[in-house]
Amino acid sequence: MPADAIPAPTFGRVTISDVARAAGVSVPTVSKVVNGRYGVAPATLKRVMTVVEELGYETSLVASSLRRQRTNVIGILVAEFESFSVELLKGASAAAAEAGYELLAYSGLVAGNGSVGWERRSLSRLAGTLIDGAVIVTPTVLIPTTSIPVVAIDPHTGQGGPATVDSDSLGGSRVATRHLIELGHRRIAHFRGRSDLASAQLREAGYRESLAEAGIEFDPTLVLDGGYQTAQTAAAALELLTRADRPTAVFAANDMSAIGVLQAAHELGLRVPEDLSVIGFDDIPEAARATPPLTTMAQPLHDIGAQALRMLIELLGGGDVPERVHLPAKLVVRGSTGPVPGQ
Amino acid sequence: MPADAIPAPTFGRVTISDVARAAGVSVPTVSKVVNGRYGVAPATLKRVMTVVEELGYETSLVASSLRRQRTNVIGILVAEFESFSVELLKGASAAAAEAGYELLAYSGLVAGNGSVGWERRSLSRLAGTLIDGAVIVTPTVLIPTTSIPVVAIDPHTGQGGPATVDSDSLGGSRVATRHLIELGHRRIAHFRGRSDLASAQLREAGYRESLAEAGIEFDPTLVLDGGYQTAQTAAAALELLTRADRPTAVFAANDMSAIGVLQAAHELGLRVPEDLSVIGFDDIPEAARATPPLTTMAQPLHDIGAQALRMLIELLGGGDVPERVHLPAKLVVRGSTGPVPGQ
DNA sequence: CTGTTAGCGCATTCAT
DNA sequence: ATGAATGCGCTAACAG
Repeated sequence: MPADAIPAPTFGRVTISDVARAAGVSVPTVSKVVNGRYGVAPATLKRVMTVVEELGYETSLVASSLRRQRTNVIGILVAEFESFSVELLKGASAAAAEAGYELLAYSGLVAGNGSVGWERRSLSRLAGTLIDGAVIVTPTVLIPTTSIPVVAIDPHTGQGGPATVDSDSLGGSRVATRHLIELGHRRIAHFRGRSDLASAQLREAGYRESLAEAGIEFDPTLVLDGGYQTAQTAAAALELLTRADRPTAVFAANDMSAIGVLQAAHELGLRVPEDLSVIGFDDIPEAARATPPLTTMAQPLHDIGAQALRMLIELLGGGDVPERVHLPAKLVVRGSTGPVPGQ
Repeated sequence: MPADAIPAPTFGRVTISDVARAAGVSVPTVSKVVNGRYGVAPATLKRVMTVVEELGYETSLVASSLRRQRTNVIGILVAEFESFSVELLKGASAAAAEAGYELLAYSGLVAGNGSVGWERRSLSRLAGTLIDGAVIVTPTVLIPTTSIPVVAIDPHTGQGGPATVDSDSLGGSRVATRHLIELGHRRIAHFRGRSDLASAQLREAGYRESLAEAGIEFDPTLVLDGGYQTAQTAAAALELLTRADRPTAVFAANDMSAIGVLQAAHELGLRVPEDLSVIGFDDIPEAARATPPLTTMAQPLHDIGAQALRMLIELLGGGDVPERVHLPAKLVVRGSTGPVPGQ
């Protein structure tokens, strides 16, 4: 470490004027150097570069974004960083790095109430200045026409709105239900997801279609709300599984719910899959780690994240993208499903 | 949808002046209303609020952060969103939500070369304005004294610098190596991690200590560089495992490396754990999904992320925090380790 | 109670 | 080739 290398800046962050002062030039000159604009004498250029190096100056994303139109930063807006959103993030990160974009994942404060509208708030706070475009994960309300391109992942129900990417919830849930039917189950319960998301409605529809296809009469008392959440599902499952006519199998709308069912079964002393088969949807990391490992419909979460990002980049370049992209879901059989008890 | 509800704003983002114009007041007045300051007539307040609602206005994070000193946003700086960083993120997110902070996870562009210095660049770009404090994940260079509080997770080697959180790499690697020794192994190889990270050096040290403790002579040809990466480790393992005197067990410095060893073994037709035992470190989600499921030293990644965030919040409040926090690592035995062949 | 003035850090005219 | 002036959206301090 050199003895007296760096003339300590005022204190705190090094700003462009610190550099200008130290190099004996004006602020605009430094700006030109840093941004590689023409019109700077070689000697000046070199001197400024040296000072920039010494002081460790980097342009403030905030300040420059306020002036410039593009920041080269893409935003991913989530309600919360949990298993699902974070898997998408990994895929998006790879795609962003490949395309030379920086990634800013943002989780705003969810308002006390039903957390509805977080996506609008987050988008408003970041759009127009900080980020060039946004990927929004499971938006629950209609995204208003915005100043920046937006791609949604697994969005709310309803048409219109931005381009979306998701997996084939309808087909996937048909396969999931059929898997249980093929194991001999006929009393199959379903835990619905969040009713404000299209995926939840499609998964229930697929469940009903597969039942119908197999000639199994639909029993409305076997369909309960799980809200895509472990705790809520566990509570409801406790009640369901103590009924005299309890089901022999459960199709949960996502893995978090399925894990809730597993918890309830464990609490009641029911063995899975001997006494009860359980299948989920998503294949988040927790699915493989559950006891027993969860059979589930795997969504290609990495690919979905990457695809959404690539579409956004296409939009940023002025290109066109398909309105709806559905990626296939795949059955992954693990240890939580088996033949009907007593067969 | 009401017919002619909203007077379309100029176009693009709705700014504070759009609101001011529509409400017939000055810009600062809107600012006061939005920020809940006193000194606004009830009638004006109501009118402004209505317009804000109609136009869907939200203050720009960028602009307000430039003026204000605190943004209520905490930054998490990572080189890339991958399994490790993303697990930390989940824990941090929970802690942030609990404390009422918003989270901004940022992955800048890694410079072409060795990606050294990304943390300094990211920090400079965000600090001072956008974020109140930062958690930096596996920084590889010394973080200069900055204007904002910083906590590092699993940092580079060397002293000084910000407060850090990590898990007990030394003790953990002792346990890992001992596990292999107890299974009867004596020829145990080690894949080192990135030499610029303290955790990698400690893991190698623990390995050597456990060997010494068991009276096993240290063989330098059994220690190779894996760089914490799957591909690099797989390539090196291919060579190692075709030697005549190949080891019967491998301790990889992290799970990504261990998975590389698994790949190489598979490619060579070696059965795990019958022909070769493999143990990793971290317990990222991929560990449980590997074939066979990977025995590993589990780091409490959620807790580490949450702990770092809580320490940062303490610092933001002007409090003191310990210089170094080590959380325990725990042996998780899965299917990739077994007794020595032929015992 | 409200509007005017100033300035956060930077990039962009336009002069010189 | 360089510097002075201007404004991005917003808020703090003051003036009216």
